[in-house]
Amino acid sequence: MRRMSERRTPRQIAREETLVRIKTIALAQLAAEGAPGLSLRAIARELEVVSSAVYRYFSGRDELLTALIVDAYGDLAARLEAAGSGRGSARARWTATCDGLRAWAVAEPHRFALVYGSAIPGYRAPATTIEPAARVVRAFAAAVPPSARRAANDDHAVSRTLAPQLAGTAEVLDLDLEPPVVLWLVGAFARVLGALTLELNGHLVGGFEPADDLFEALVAAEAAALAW
Amino acid sequence: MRRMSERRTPRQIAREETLVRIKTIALAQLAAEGAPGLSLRAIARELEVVSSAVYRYFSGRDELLTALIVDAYGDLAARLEAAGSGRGSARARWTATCDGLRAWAVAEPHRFALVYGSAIPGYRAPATTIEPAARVVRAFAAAVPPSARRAANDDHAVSRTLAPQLAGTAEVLDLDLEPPVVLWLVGAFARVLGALTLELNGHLVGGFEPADDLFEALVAAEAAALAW
DNA sequence: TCGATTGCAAGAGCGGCGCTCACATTTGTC
DNA sequence: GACAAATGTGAGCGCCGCTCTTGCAATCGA
Repeated sequence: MRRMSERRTPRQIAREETLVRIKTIALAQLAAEGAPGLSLRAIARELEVVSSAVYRYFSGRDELLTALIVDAYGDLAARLEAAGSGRGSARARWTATCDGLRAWAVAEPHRFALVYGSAIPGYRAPATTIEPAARVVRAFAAAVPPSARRAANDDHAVSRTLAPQLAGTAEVLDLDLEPPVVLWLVGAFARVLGALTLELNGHLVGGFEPADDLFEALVAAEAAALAW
Repeated sequence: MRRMSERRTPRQIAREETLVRIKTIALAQLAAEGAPGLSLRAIARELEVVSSAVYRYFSGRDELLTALIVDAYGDLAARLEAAGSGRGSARARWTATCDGLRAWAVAEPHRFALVYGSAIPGYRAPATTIEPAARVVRAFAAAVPPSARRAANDDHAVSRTLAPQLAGTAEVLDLDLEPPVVLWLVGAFARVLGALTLELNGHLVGGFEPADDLFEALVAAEAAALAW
C-alpha cells in the first residue's frame, strides 16, 4: 500500500496523458469511421507504438468504448446543465435544454450514436454507464418545475400498472415530479431522440433540410401539452 | 438478347434459391451478432462453400446489407398495412399501426436497428431504399384521415419556413394531409421511434419492464393532440 | 449433336482486425 | 545499487473483406 494519489510520479502523469491521447485518437477515428471502424491497431499506429502496447491502457475494445461512452454522457450532461441553467422561465429552460441536445448531437453525431444509437452488438454496457446516463435525464427534468401538471387527459393517461413504474423511475432518478409529468418527460425525451435519430441517419433528407424549424416546432408542440 | 424471365432456367432457379439462402443465413447472423458481426465468410461456411463464392451473389457486404434493408422495410410496411387496415375508427387504426411497429421491433430488434438504428458507418444507403422506407411512413399516414386537424396551436406551431417543408414532404410521400397534420405525423413517428430506441437499447431498464404500458400511454397521449 | 460460351465454385493470397504471450526495457522504490 | 512493477516489443493465432486466377460443368447456338 503506497500513497496512491498524493504525489503523482512522472509515470502516472505519462500514463494519464497516454490515456487521454488514446481517447482523443479514438474519438477522431469514431468521427471518421464510426464505432465499427474504431481500431485499436490504428490507434497504436497513430500513437507510434506497437499494437499490443495499447492493451496496457485498455483491456480491449469494449473497455475503451465504455470510457468513451462515460465521457460522452458526462460532456453532454454538463452541456445540458449549462443550457438549462438560464434565468428565464421553466419553459424557456426546457427549450434551451432540448436545443442543447440537438446542438451537441449535430456537432458530434458519432458520440450521439455512441450513447443513444443502436446498441453496439457484442457490447454490454457496464453499470458504470448508468449514473452518467441518468445525469442527462436529470438535466432535462431540472427544467420541469415540480408544480407542472398535465393540461388534460390526466386521469386516463396513466394506467394503474404504469403509475408505479413512473413513480419508481422518478424515485430512482431523484425527480420531484408527479407520475403524469414523468410520463410527459419520457415522451418528450423519446420524441427528441427520435427526431434526432431521423435527422442524423438521413431519414429526413429531401424534405427537411435543415431541420431546425422542424425541431423547434416539435419541441414547441410537445411543450404545449404541459401546464407550466 | 435472350428472353430473360420468360422461362426460368434451372440455373436461374438455383441462383435465386441461393440468394434467398444467403439472406436467410445473414438474418440469423444479424440476430445473433448484430450488423458488425455479419460476416460473408461465416455465411460461406454455413453455406458449405468457399468464401469467395458468395461474391458471385452479392458484390460485397454493403450490397447484402442493402438487400436486407429493403426486405426489412418491405416486411415491416406489409405488416403495418395489415395492422392499420381494420374497420375500426381512424384512431383505432392509428394505434394498431403503432402497436404493429412495436411488435415488429420487439420481435426482430436487429432488423429494426438495421433500418432505424444508427447509420452503419461506411455504408451509404443507395436510392433503392427510399421507396421502401416511404412505404412505411405511408402506412402510418394511411391511418390519419385527411379531415383530421390539429386540436390547438394550429397557427403558431407551423412557421412560415416550415410550412413549405411540410407541404413538400406531403407531396413527395403522396399524402393528402395539411401541414399541421404532417407535423403531428412526423412528431408522432419520431416519438414512437425514440421510445423503441430507448426500449430496445436498454435505456429503460430498471424502470419500465415490460414497456407495454408505457408505450400504450405514449401513443394515447400523442393521439390526444389530434382532432380525429 | 458438338463446340463455344457462360456461370459457378475453388483456392491462394493481400492487408487488416482483436487479442495473447514471452521477452526486453525502462522507471520508481527501498 | 538491487529489485519489482510498469511499460513497450515482436511474433503469432484466428478472424475479417475482398481480389484474382484457374478448373469445371451447365447451357446455348449452329
